[in-house]
Amino acid sequence: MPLTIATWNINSVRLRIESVARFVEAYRPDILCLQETKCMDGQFPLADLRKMGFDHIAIHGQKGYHGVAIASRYAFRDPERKPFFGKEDARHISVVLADGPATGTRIHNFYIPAGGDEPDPAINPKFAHKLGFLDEMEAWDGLKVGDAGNRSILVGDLNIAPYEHDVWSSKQLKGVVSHTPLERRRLIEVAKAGQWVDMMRELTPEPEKLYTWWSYRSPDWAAANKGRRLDHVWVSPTLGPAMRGFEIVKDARSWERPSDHAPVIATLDL
DNA sequence: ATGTCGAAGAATCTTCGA
Repeated sequence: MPLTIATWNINSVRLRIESVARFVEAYRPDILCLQETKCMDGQFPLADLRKMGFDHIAIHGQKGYHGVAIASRYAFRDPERKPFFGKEDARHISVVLADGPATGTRIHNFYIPAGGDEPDPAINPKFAHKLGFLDEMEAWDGLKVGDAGNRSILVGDLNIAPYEHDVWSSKQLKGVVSHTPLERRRLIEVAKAGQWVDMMRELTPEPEKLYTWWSYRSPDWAAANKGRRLDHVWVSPTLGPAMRGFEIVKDARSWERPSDHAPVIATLDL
C-alpha cells in the first residue's frame, strides 16, 4: 500500500490557503507537513484543511513567526511538540500514525532556524541558535531510529543544503548561511547519529542538481535557477526498501503570489 | 549578493525575520 507524504514551507498558511488547496487537489498527499504557518493556533485554517480531506490535524503555532502543522488523512496518536534551544518558538511537531499503511510510523516535522546572515556564532546569536538546535537534534534519543522495529519519517525545512549539488554554485555559496562547510557537516552528522536515510539523495544521487527553494530576491528566479535544497525527507533504515519516488513540485513556485519554497511529495510502498 | 516577501503595530510606513 502506498503512502504519500508532502512537506512545504508555505510562508503563511492563511495567505496561501488557496495554493495549499490547489496542491492537495493535484497531488492528493496522505500527509501534509507545513512549515512557517505564521499564525497562532486559534487562527489556523482548520476548516479549510478538513475540506481538503484531512480529518486529523496537529498544529503548533505562535504569533507571526515560524509554526508547523501536520495534516493527515489517517488517524494519529501521541502528538509531541518539542522545544529546542530553550525556546518555545514552534519549530517541531510529531505524531504517530494510528491507521493506514504506515500505522505505527512516527512523523517528525521540523523548521530549523534560518540562522541569520553572518555565519559566526560568536557575533550572530541566530547562527548560534541554529548550531545549538542541530546539537540538540543530534543528541535527542527521539531521533535515533536505527532499530529494526523503528519506522519513522522526518520532513521539513531544515534550512541547510548539505551537498555540493544541493545548490546552484557550491563555490559561490560556501560563505553563505545554509551552505557553509560547518552547517553542511553538522546536518549530515545529525542524520548519521539517528541513522536517517536522506530519501531524495538516495533516489537521486549527486551530481544531479536538486533544489526546493528559490529566493524572492531573484527578479527572474526560473531563468536564473539559483536554487538550494533546503527541504528534506528522511526515513528510518527500516523504511529504506519502501522508498519509491519523490517529486519537487517546482511548478508551485510560479503560482500566483507563491511561497519561496516548492512542495516536495514522497511516495513509500508499505 | 542584497534585489523580495509577510506579519505586526501603529499608518498608509517601519521594523523584524527570512
